[in-house]
Amino acid sequence: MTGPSTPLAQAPQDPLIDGLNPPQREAVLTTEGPVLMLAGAGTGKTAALTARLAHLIRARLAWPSEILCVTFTNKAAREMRERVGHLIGPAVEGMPWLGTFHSIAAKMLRRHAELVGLQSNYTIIDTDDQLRLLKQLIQSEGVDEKRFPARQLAGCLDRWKNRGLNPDQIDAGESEAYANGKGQHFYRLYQDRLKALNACDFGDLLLHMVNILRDHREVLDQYRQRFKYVMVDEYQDTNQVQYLWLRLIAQGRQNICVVGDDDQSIYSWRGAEVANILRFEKDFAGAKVIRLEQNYRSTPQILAAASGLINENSQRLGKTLWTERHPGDPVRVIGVWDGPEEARRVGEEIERLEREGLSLAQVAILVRAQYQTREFEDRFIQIGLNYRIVGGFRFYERAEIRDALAYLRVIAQPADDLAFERIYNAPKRGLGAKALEKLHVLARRRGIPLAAAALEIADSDELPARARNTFVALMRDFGRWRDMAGSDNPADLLRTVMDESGYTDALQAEKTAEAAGRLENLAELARAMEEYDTLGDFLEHVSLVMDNEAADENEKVTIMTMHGAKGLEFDHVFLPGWEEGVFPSQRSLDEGGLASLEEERRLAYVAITRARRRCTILHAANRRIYGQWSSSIPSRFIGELPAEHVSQETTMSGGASLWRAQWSEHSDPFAHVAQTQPSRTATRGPGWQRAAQQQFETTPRRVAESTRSAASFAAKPRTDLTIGARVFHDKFGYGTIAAQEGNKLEIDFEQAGRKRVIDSFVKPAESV
DNA sequence: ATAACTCAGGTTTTT
DNA sequence: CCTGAGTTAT
Repeated sequence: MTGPSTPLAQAPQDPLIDGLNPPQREAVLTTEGPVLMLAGAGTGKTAALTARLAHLIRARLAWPSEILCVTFTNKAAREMRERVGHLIGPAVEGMPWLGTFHSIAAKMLRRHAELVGLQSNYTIIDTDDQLRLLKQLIQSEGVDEKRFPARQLAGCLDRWKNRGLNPDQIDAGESEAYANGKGQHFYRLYQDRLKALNACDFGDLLLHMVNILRDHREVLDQYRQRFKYVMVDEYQDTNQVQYLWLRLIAQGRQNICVVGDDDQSIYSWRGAEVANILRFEKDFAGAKVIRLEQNYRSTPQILAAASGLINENSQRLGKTLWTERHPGDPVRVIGVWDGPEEARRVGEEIERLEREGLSLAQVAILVRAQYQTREFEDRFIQIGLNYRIVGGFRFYERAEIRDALAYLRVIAQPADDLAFERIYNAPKRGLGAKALEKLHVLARRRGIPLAAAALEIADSDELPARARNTFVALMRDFGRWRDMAGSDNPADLLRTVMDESGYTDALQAEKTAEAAGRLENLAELARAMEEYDTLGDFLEHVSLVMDNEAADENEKVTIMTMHGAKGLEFDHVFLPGWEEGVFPSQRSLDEGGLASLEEERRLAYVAITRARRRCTILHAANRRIYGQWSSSIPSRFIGELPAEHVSQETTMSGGASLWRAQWSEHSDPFAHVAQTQPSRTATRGPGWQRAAQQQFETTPRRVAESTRSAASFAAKPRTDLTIGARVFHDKFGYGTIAAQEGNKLEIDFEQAGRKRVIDSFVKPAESV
């Protein structure tokens, strides 16, 4: 592949190749045959993948439309499109097959929907719809939803679909996973119901396509013919069904290039199988394995600490990362007394960085679980430090957005009962549960969708005349909107629907800040629709592609989970909560044993390698979890960091007894807790007890500072805050104190409603 | 049909 | 401890 006539010959001045190191270059130029790119953290894997894609197109080895390039997230797909665009210009526009597994599968499925009993305008339902549907099925089968929650069933279905299993492939043992062996039965029912609704869930997108490719040779050949090259990002995250799908397509030409890092596999709990990357060489004989090991991100100290840690894992393909950067600072490990002190300490460190002129956008706090973000949020509000919490609600998960989409879905696809159920009485039209019930009966008897039944019920003597008329009027509206959908653009259609349905009026009538926000969201939805030509285009985009990128990343500290941080990097990274039970997570350990521990360790590896310049790990000796105080010992991962690359800020001496002695004499932070909670460990799982029995290994050096933190426990009511006083809160705005209990206040906020807050978070309104 | 109540459950999350 | 869902009371 490196002869004079190949593109390598033109390399010297080639911006596409010049910036790459030798292994990256090899990955780019090895276009034929299977390639496994093992790319460690920060080794420029995206650069290599992007360059390879650009190279294929530029060297005329394939047209853009002949390359299948799959990512996991929309963000990754977008970034790749953008970067390829920089390299080869607008030709990237013609890359219809660059996208996520789901969006590409959905696109294929539209073309072959009839082969699995769907129409090409099928609806993609989300987990919310799925859950509602399952609840209906569970109820109609007379199964107690309390004992066998729909969530559990949804979990089973998800796992089965991830593994590529169809209903008839569920054996008795698997079937046991739900309602004493009814798992398979419900899987069948659910699939039948989806088909009747002309709908499928996320898992179906891939499963249907695998079934189609497996059962219809001509379809498979068509895709094998089309895709001259296949590329896959984050291959360690692929699940079974994604793997089957890829293998079916790629085994024709064998030109498949996958990129991944087994050490960064942190999603096995949602079906990802590291085994896929481990057996790649077996499935694709003669695969060339290329290791990217030069790290461009972190300092040697950070890299060494992370490498030492991940070395504790047994199941690895093995890589040795190296870097040419300056040594930098060792990883800092800081022991603190409790959670609040941890937040204070991190806040202080960040303020210092800020004073040194560092941008807050380059600082991140990465936590194991979402609940840990709260203590930082509380603290940062108090000291006025700008932060943003990534994760949580998405735009299209909000109620008003889902309502609007439900209207559009009924317009686009009258058989979509789930959407109909959502909006038949939103806004309130005086139709209640009994009206829906009658409608269901009629629909089932006639074998028609709810929307059709709503029309027919007019001719029956079911329901009061008023309800029947309401249904008819609603269906007349829908008829009109459906006509519009053909001619008008989707954005205008939405605005019309929201106005004519009375939805907008209902929100305006509320006159609350919240309602105003909802109206604003709807306006934004309409704006987002402007760029789509058809309603169908938009609906697919919304269910698969729309995410709410937090727009402003300026001068704010980022607080997010370690999972969420994969693929990102920051100059300074803070990793709080490194305690047994928190990280590694007790729950994870209880459920998955050693395999889970290794996954937690990979997560630790991912977390540390996010840092470019400095990484600070914290652990607290005491933490309150679910309202219970509990002492904790440092995470085993701290002990696994190579000592020569770590600086400890708490000294190891004295042990727990000394620490306890310091405390029990004066202000026991548990004193007020102990009254109501006689046994601190009583509700803890076995792991917690185990952890609690072990001795502290660290003792704080600065006892004075710890004292200050504990002092906050013994809260004294403030005298300047009395009931009826007008106050200001950084997060909730202005409000009036409604009740006071110790240092806790109940405040009626003008915008946010009634909240309970700690008095130190508010100040008298006149002082603002 | 809203408000007050009880009760379980409480990692990680994309699509 | 706190939140959300589901249920009951007004």
